[in-house]
Amino acid sequence: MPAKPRDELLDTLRACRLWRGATEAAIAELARHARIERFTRGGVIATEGEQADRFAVIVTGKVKVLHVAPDGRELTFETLEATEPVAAVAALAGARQPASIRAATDVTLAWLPRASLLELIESQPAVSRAMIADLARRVVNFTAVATALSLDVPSRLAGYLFQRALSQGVATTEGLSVEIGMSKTELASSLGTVPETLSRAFARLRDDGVLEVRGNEVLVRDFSTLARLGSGEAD
Amino acid sequence: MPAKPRDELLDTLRACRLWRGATEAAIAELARHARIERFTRGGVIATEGEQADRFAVIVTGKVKVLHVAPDGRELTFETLEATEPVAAVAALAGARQPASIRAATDVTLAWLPRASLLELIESQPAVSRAMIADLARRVVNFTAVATALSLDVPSRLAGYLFQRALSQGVATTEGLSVEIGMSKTELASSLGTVPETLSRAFARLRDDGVLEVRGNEVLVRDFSTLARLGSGEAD
DNA sequence: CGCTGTCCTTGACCTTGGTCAAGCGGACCC
DNA sequence: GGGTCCGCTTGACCAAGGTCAAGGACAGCG
Repeated sequence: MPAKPRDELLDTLRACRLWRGATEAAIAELARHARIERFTRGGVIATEGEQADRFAVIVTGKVKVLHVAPDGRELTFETLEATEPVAAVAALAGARQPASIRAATDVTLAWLPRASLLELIESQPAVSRAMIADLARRVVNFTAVATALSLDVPSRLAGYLFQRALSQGVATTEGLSVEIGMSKTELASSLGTVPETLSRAFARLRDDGVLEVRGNEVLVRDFSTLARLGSGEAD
Repeated sequence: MPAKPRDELLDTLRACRLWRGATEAAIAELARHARIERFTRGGVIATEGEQADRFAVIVTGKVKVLHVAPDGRELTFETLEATEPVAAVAALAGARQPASIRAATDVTLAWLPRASLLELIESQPAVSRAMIADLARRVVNFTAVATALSLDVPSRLAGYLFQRALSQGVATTEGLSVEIGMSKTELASSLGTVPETLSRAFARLRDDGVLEVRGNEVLVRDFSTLARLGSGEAD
């Protein structure tokens, strides 16, 4: 049984890491300016290049931040979940959207005007600190994305699986098991490639004895090789 | 005739955009913790992966921020000049260096401890604002770098020349003239490729009638095609 | 039950771009 | 003058990976 919409909105805003440390009054003030909008799976939330005069917080569902290349291929930068901010960086910078945003599932968003964010920064010093830390982390992350693109696809896959093994890996009687957290088609897009090539990369790692593939679960056979490939050393 | 070292340091710190709006006292406090270090061209200032417990401001010279791929190829993310902060993002995030940093010319740096930066944020609200704006801009920029890597080399070159034409282009009797601001080898690295491929990309654009190459100067013949290619539309 | 759609895999092909090697012009230096 | 770097260009080659087409596995559905 879901909470009343108003409470759900307040809970979501309270949980958003962007203004961790803000007072309850400031959160309530934010909520007063929020406008709820729903999207169905695949819906276009924002398009690369449009002016960012507002941003959103995810109330329910997931969204993807992606770049659509001229030939239609897609590169997914990140997938965001409930309580995470959407398009906030562009709003802060007063810039155009550097990437497109689409609903990865059915989604409920709380739109907030850019001005609310700026006011919050002015009035709440703690918010500035949280925001600086968050932004700095994102810059570091994007650098990592860019450097990963200089590796070949099997290495990028190894890197993903390695990170995933660290955070989600489960030791079983058969070895270290890792669930890839999305469909392989989506994973391909996150890694900046297409399903066919991803499939070959899996086959390559399997044939080299690094792992075993079982549907959406991977058994890691040779963890150190996975780590070595993933951190960019040649094979 | 150069200013006395102490004055030069203060002038540099005052001009750094990261803490625009800070009081003179705060700047002087920063200067007290600064440690000057000199590097000759090519010197290694920081290496990818090392802990970032300090950052620097460039007093004189230029530095390059780059990623060295396992096979030795280099991708230059950005070239920084006097008064610009170096490695500040990693220091803010408390992260490891996401990229390597090298002296592009002979360089004088003023190293500052990470703690000084954090104190500055605490004590000077204006600094927080400047820093948030700066970081947000960088996130947007890095997104652009990542999306550019999904284009082919001629398009990336067209994009660079288009931006450069907007900011530095000079109308002459022969047409719009653009100086490429670095050696072609360096440009190749900035575009994530090698000199041979860059040379072919120039040849391609020349043969298609888009531009004329004269050493380090380029005459733009077909500005709209340059813009179209550079913004990612297929040719 | 088969039909259809979706996701994944595999094989054949071809484009992009990196590598290697050679050559060329300019700058600097005996 | 003649080296000899160094930056740039060009040609020949090759590997990575994207495209296209075909087929398999599996779910949902009439």
